[in-house]
Amino acid sequence: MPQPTAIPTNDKPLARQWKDLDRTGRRELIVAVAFNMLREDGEEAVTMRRIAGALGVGAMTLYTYVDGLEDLHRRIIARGFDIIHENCSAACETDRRHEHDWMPGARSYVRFAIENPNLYHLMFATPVDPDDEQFDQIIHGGFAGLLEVVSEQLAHTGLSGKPLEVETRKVAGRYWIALHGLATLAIAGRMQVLHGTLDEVMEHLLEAVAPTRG
Amino acid sequence: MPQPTAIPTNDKPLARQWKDLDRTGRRELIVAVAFNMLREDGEEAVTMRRIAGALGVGAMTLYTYVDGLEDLHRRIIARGFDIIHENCSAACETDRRHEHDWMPGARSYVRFAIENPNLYHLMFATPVDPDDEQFDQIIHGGFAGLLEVVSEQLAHTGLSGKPLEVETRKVAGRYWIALHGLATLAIAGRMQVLHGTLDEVMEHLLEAVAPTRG
DNA sequence: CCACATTCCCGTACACCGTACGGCATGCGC
DNA sequence: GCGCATGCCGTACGGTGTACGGGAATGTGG
Repeated sequence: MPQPTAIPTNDKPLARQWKDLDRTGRRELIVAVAFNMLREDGEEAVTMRRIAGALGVGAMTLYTYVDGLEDLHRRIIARGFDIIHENCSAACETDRRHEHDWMPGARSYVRFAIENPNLYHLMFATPVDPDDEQFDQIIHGGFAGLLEVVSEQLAHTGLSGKPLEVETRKVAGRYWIALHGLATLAIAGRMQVLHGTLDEVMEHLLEAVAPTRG
Repeated sequence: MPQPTAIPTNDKPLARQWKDLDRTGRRELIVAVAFNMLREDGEEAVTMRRIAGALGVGAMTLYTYVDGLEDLHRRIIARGFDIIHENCSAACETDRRHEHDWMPGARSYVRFAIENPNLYHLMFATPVDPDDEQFDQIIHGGFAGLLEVVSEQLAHTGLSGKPLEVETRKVAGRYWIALHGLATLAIAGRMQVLHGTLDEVMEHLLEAVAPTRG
């Protein structure tokens, strides 16, 4: 598996294809380039000038399609939620088919975070501005989607009732809080303090946080 | 309680006292100013020029006492660990005296994070450079200290054996991972997705993660 | 008391950042 | 052919961290 997590890479033409794209196409190309820069070179490398340079375009041109750097960040975050949601859905699906085990889904989530630390950090550590309704919706939607996946997982493993029941949502919430804590610590390189491998710690954590295991 | 978390504020003289301080005293003053700027104005407000301005000193002077901005960040982080450690120790102490309840200690930890979001974020999201031995030691020491507090708490509440036993450390680890997940989500304003108040969510989380409750 | 060495301080400058402004070139309706 | 609208982006401004080197002050040997 050369590409561990399913993140689309469409790096063939890049600057070549700029000309024959319409407005939204160009915007998406900009976001895609910024997205890859973030994953590969870190957040502080995502620069208007660098993106423009990679696209063979003047820096100010980007402002025709995107409303500044913050807007670009929001779009990257939205894209990240789509991908992590897709990843986890797939992993949970295989969970369901095999045995009623939480580990594959959880492992997929944490793996995504570890393999895309800059993206994950941007997604979950960027504070929400309460006034920014659009951004709030992106975040809220992304989170709700993740919780949905966990809730469905809970329901399908027979550990809870219907996905929308209150108790199920609560369990899903704490399950995901725990995974998020583990993910952020792993990203920041703080896992060495805890004894044992990542898998061991994760297993021990899920034992406590998920109702029962099979 | 005007000052909710015990963070020292020594803002009386500031620039006045610069002159009659020795080398290490000046360095500590610089760190203290930067520390307060971080807490009050956010990370991107912590600027060499701004710190120097607040101290009535040229920007380049700071480099005589501190090895650049990253070094300053490290020193702030170290200070943050001292404070959070002290806070949680105190809270856990009162836990022990009253009843065997996890909540006060946990609440104190999360409250610290929520009231000092910029500081907490800097402390726990700054990635460790494996080559930087000094910084690694700061982080490692800070974490170990926190785990120690939790382990002692576990031992004193009679929920586990001696603090240093493997099982105790594992429980302390997962307890603290969960709290950290909760704290980071609360900081980033992502709690609205989960239904219920912070206290409810925290209680539900600790119920799962802490062995038993009294 | 003077001349020199050492230490501290910091003004200037450079490379980078996000982006406001305004001019240019192109295409389209008439 | 002309006038106008639109997309593109060069230039410039105010910010950042910090390398460099000069100046001031302080200590030190004669």
